[in-house]
Amino acid sequence: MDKGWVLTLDSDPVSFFSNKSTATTTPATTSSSFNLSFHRLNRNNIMGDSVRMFQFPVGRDQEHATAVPSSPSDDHRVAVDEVDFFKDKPNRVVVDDDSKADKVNIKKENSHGDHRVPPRTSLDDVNTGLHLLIANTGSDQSTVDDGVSSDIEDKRAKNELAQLQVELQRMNGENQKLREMLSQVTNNYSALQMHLVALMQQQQNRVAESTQEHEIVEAKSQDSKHEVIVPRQFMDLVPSGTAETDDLSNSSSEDRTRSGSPTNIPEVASIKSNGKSETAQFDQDTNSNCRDGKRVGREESPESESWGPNKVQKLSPAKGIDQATEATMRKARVSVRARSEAPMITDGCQWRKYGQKMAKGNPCPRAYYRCTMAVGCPVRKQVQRCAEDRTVLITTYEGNHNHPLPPAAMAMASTTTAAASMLLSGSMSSADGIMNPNLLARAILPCSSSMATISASAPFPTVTLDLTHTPNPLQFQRPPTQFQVPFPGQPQNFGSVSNPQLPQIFGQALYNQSKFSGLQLSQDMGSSQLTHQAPPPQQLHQAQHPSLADTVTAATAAITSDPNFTAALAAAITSIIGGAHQNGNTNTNTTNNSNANITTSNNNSNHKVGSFL
DNA sequence: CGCATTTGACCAGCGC
DNA sequence: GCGCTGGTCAAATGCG
Repeated sequence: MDKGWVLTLDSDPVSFFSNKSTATTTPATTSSSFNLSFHRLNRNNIMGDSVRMFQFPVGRDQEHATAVPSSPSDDHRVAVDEVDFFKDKPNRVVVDDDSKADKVNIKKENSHGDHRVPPRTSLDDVNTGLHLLIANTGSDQSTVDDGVSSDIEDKRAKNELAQLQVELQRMNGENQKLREMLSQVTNNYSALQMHLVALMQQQQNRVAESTQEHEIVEAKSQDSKHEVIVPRQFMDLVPSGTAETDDLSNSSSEDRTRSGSPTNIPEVASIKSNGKSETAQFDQDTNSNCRDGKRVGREESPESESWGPNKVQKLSPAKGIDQATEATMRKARVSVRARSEAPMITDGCQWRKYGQKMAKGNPCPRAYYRCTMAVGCPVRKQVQRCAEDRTVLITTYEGNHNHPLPPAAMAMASTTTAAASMLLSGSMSSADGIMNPNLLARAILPCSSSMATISASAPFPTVTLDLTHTPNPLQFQRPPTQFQVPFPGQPQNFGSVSNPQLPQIFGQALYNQSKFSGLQLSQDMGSSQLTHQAPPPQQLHQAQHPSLADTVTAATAAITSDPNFTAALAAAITSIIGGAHQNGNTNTNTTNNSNANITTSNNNSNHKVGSFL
């Protein structure tokens, strides 16, 4: 709620004040200003006005949100108790006067209701939300300060509540719109993908004269060079990567097909090159489980056991991932390098330290953590400081959460999951390394230009997001005590973000951007996130005037923050990558300016496959 | 007392 | 086969 208000307040201070001052005589300037002022009015009204007022606004707001012009009659109603409106004025006595003025404003706005809000596109709504969010605080305070009489307070509370409800409804509406858009996009994508596959298949048939329906990928790889020689490991991994959203049917190994079944060590054994180790791993885990079922975050075995039967995964994006998939997914790692004085970054998840080792060549010990948010969650992470630069904290994530995540953790989890999926998929299609990395990097951090390194070096393919690189250092200078997460060239929210924890930064960005889109306010975002990640107003300040590119990027990030979308995204990217693999095409159309250099390495030899700005 | 952390021991993979 | 290293286990310990 606060957000919403914040948003509204922020919208356009200037216009607001102007309205206020010129209340009666000055017509609202722009639609946007109108909008803002309107919201503000509502809010203010809340304070001084009776509930009835709000009833009206509510409906209106929604309509408003939907770009439905209001009828004059409505305007009329609004005019009714607008008195307290700007009660924010210091003098209580004066309230009436102010109220008059405010009333006038309200009337104006309402009366202008017809034109006050031109039909808006969803994007417009989004923008509005963003702005609103940002600017709010200052004005908000001013208004709030005044409440003197309990009566008025009560009314205010009611009004505010009503207002919030209105806002909530509006947000829901927007959210729904966006969801629809998303689903539509997804559908379109699917259609296109299918079409593409069909075309490719036809082409394959023509060229090779052999129809390999399923094997399109292989055919593709054959067409392109052998360079593709991909470690079996990765080949196997690929399915797993896609497994999150896609059917396992694609998997090369039959073993994988068995999804959802309880722990199956034999499945694990099916894993290729690493099969041995994995098998051993699982065996060990299993044994350990048998040994002590006490521990919470045990190994995969327990989880798998719990997963299979319980289908806990239903909540996780990796629904239906079988043990093998899990194992493979677990291999994929996402490493985040960021400057931090803190011993560990806070990513919204609960971690339990289960080990610490001195790594070779690094005086700093490496700490091992496992996710304890759910029993059997396979996600683990390693935290270690960079030997060269102790200020750099390297956090390596491994595995996918098998449980619902709090909003605060969603961003990082989504990031790691998507990265892992893409990495696995990308590894398979090494032929088009350039493209995959791009997709990967951009998908991971659509808004950032941080360094993204894909390392397929054994034993585990790893995506490294190097947030310590600062192409534009000036933009990201921060106190050493703070978590430094330079998102070079990051035009949007990141630029101003100073959250202490890196993961939160991810989340923050997504969160802010999501706000931008107005999606999460009502539904997706839990209160925890709201409180947890809500940045200081000043931090958001820079985001007040996002450019179009920023807007697009922000929207992308916001969408990405949606768990559902994450799954879709993973599938989409995986498919794209797979398709690219087949095509050898590069499919990069994201909006961000990325400085990320992407490197891939196989067999411990790194070679830069592509870079982009 | 329960939980989380610490820390030495154990295991497996890999290179020589 | 041996040693090194990474990763994990689990008893011991500390903390609230």
